Amino acid sequence: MLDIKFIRENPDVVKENTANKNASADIDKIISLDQRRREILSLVEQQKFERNVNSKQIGDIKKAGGDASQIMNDMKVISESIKSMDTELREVEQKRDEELLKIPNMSDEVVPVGKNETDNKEIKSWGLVRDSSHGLDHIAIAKKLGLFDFERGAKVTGAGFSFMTGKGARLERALINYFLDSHSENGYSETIPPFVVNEDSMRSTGQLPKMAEDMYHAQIDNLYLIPTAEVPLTNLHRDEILQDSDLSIKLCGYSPCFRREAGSHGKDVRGFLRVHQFNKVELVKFTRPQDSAKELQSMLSDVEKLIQGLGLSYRILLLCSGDTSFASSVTYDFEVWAESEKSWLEVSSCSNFKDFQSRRANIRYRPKGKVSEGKKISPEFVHTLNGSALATPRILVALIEQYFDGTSLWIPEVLRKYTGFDRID
RNA sequence: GGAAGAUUCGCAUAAUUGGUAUUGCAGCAGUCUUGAAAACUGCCGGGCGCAAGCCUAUGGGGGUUCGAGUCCCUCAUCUUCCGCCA
Repeated sequence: MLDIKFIRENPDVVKENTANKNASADIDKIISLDQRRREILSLVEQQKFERNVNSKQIGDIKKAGGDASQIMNDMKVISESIKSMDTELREVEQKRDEELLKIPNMSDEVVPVGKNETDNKEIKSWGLVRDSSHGLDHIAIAKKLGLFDFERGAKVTGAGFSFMTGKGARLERALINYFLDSHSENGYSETIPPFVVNEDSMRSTGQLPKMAEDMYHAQIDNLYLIPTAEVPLTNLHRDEILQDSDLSIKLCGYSPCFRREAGSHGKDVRGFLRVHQFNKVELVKFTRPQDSAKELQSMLSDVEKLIQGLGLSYRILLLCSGDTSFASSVTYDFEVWAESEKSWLEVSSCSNFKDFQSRRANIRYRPKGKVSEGKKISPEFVHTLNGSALATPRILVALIEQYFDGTSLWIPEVLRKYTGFDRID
């Protein structure tokens, strides 16, 4: 959510940014609703002041044993008026916020303006982009080696769910351990969040109302299965005021992720390219505003080290305005090269949301600073960042295709202490 | 699932028959000091305002009332007990 004050003062900038992000929102409507809101607010506050003064007077009169019925009658009228104005105020606020939630975050100045993924800017690539020597894709290899069982996954649950079996399951667990251990070394605090969350949490990170169709929903308890650990991790500090000394907070968390992928049937559905349940380790940071740019860079290098450790070829993209998500100000994607698929697969997305999520989730901190002449320091919104580090399915696809030599799947060195074996055959 | 009790600032606490949220600790800024501690001064729930000041706030939502921490309804969470299940 953007600051209403900022919108009021820079309507044209907001309009242009909204268009560049392929979104639409009625900025003028918001401004006029906000103006109306402030008019009502000042009127109703005057009346409340009057009510408070008179109520106090009534108390004093009664305490002195006098008759206050005249004032009390007058007050009834004012109270009614306050009640109806409060109702109107709430209606106007609701309409304003409804529209306000449609405005995307302001793009960072480094973000190139563009329509879609073809306008993204490659800022780095590493490793060889080559074709596979064996010609088998990850599905064929996995079948041959018995790593996964897609058919029985479909029987037990449905399409898009699979069993990981034997050494395949072990490999999956090794990846997760490798990710988590690396993050702990880099100063992230390990967290295992709840895998289901309530409606408020989904709302504050922005999954609701827009993405309702894409989530699994347990109706009896009105709880949602998380599509990413970003949701519980960011909500961890919802409605809190943090201390300056607490920041930056760096969290890493493992969770399974559940996505209905409504409307995406027929697109990348083969094997592990697009599934309804997968494992991911997520990074989340809460920072002071002045630190967030630097923290995004360090997050990128934390993710990069993981991929390099696995020996996969990758590239880093700076997303253009049209491809950057609604809530993000600036996003970098990591893509790894899959030899048999002959394509780049997105394995991580690191974003700086600045104060967009924190305003919505009401996460603030108390800045350290000079207190001059008894003026208190107002809390400010923190900046939030998150990044996948990493999601396992597409890492597995690239890894299986690259490390298979025709008979054996060789395990990257960094994983061997977790798997306990050096190859699968 | 049922019963009883509880929820007030980061922590701890006070608030007559309903009369407008107290105090302590911690914290922050400053004075003093070579530096620190102590002591002292100011701030210390949130919002608006250049300011004076105003509004708001006692777990969430609603109600009664001129006025609600206090009375009523409802939901959430915690504690204890009972029941059920593993």
